[in-house]
Amino acid sequence: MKFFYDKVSALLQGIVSNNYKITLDYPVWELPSRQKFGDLSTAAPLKIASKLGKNPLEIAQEIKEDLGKRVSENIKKIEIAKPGFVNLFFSESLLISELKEIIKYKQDYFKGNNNRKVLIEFVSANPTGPLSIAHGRQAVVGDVIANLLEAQGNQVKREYYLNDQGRQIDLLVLSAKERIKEIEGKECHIPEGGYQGEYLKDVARAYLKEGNGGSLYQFCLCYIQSLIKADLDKLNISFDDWFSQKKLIEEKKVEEAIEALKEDGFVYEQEGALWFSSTKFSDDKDRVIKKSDGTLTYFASDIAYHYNKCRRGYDKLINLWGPDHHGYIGRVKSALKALGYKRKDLLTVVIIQLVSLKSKQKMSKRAGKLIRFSELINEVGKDAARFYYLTRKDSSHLDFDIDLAQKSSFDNPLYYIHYVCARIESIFKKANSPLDEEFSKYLEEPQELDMVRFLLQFPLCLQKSYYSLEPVFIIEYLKELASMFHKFYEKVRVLGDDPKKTKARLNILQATKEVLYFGLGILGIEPIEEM
RNA sequence: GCGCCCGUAGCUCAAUCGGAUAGAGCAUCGGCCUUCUAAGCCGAGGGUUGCAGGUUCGAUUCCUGCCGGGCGCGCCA
Repeated sequence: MKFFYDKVSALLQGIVSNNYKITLDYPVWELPSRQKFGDLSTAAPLKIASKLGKNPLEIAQEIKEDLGKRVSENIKKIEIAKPGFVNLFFSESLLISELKEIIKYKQDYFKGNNNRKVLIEFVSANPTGPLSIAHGRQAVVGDVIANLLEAQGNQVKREYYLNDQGRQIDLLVLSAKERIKEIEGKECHIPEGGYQGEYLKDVARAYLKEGNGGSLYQFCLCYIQSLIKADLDKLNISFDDWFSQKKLIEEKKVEEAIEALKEDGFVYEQEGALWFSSTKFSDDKDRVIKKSDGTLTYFASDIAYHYNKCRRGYDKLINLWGPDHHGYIGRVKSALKALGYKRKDLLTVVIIQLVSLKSKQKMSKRAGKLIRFSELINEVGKDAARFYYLTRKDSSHLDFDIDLAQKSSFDNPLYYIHYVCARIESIFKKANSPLDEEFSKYLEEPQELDMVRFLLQFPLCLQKSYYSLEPVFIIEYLKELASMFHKFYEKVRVLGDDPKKTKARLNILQATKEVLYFGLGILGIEPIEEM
């Protein structure tokens, strides 16, 4: 679909007054609070004026006259505002004809036509234990970003990078071994830096019962991977692929990548170790890829992993990492450039900030242990967990308020949104009159047109989220939409005495429902038909 | 010491590549149910945007320097 504002924008872009290029500042989806400034606004006169040393109001006047001549049938009025804005107000017929498009095309109205092959890698928590609440946030944000990418028409693969080799795994297996000893009544010493968690006792017990003397390493890995999968399943998140680091190493992909770097002269030896000269790109210092004891670093396999992603033909890579990895971005990007993948926006790393829990009952304080992600889900449920994980920007620390998420009252924004679904469904159940094509002239209340305006801005919200990879904007939009709907509901009675007006208003409800359901669909949250 | 994130109403947060009167929700106070679900709506109070400069028509936003908070700076993964 070509979005409404794209169409209008295209309409206006043909208009260049005396070679002034007009850029459109508004609308954005926050518009209702600024509605007096019009449906579209531009500060172009100010910018042009400062360049040319002219009076901005005179330039605004020129633009107004030029626009007025060319798009009069779709524009109700054009205003000039100090110190040099031009504000356009759309005609009602333009707004309503677009509302009809939403009702006609339904969910397809919001879909984009990008077509990139995108690989999004997220969570990728070490398989040494169940997920933490911070991983939960990465999981939800990653899943929603993937939904957004898909809705914009891209081919998306969700991938989990499984660090199934290395010291952490060794420590895990050693710790499990000690737990087995413990169960067998022998002395038990969890190694320095090992894993103390209760779940390892479960692993040990399960191994003794069903392990049949097989590889403890294999058993631990499978067991814990299934724990992680179960946690993700509670959020309704699944991955297309679990990419094994071990396999990468066994298949000599790391050596291959190092060879490729060597060929181009980006590798050197010093003090018995092998270094990648990442400072030749945009890193602070060079990085070791093979240690002096001959083993490879984690970074080396990460180079190979990203090399592999590119060779699989993806033209866009997105990684979601925790804030402890931010220092890592430069070296991975450097490696990709060194390997010949120079496209500037090839790799985007989204840093997801940490999560803390807030609750009056001190459920998180149990003997200083970290609260497990699965406990959180059990407390608040899938939809509330998904919703609240998305209420802050990726780059902001999130304080998860468990009490609020559990509340079924009006200060819980998810309930506020769900209440819209319930009210709409309830009206449709009682209405039983079909939608009418010829409703345009029966929409005249300000609340009705406000609803239409706001609904038409939803694609802008989607685009904003899409380009910034910030799902929070959809949350904010839906909260605003809910607020507008409840106002509309109070002021304008849908099922009234005038059947023409009723039909017209049912059209608004229908379009609201399409927007709401599409938005919730992206967020992975179920609508509720009855409350 | 260096890098990243953050600092906005009593609390939790918004504020569109720099835009117009810095907005919501909670909490507080006051109104609205014989009518589509009051889990809602309407109204009031509440601000020197951490501090000090700079850039310009215009700064919460950009730059510099401080103050305060979080995280990271390995031949760990």
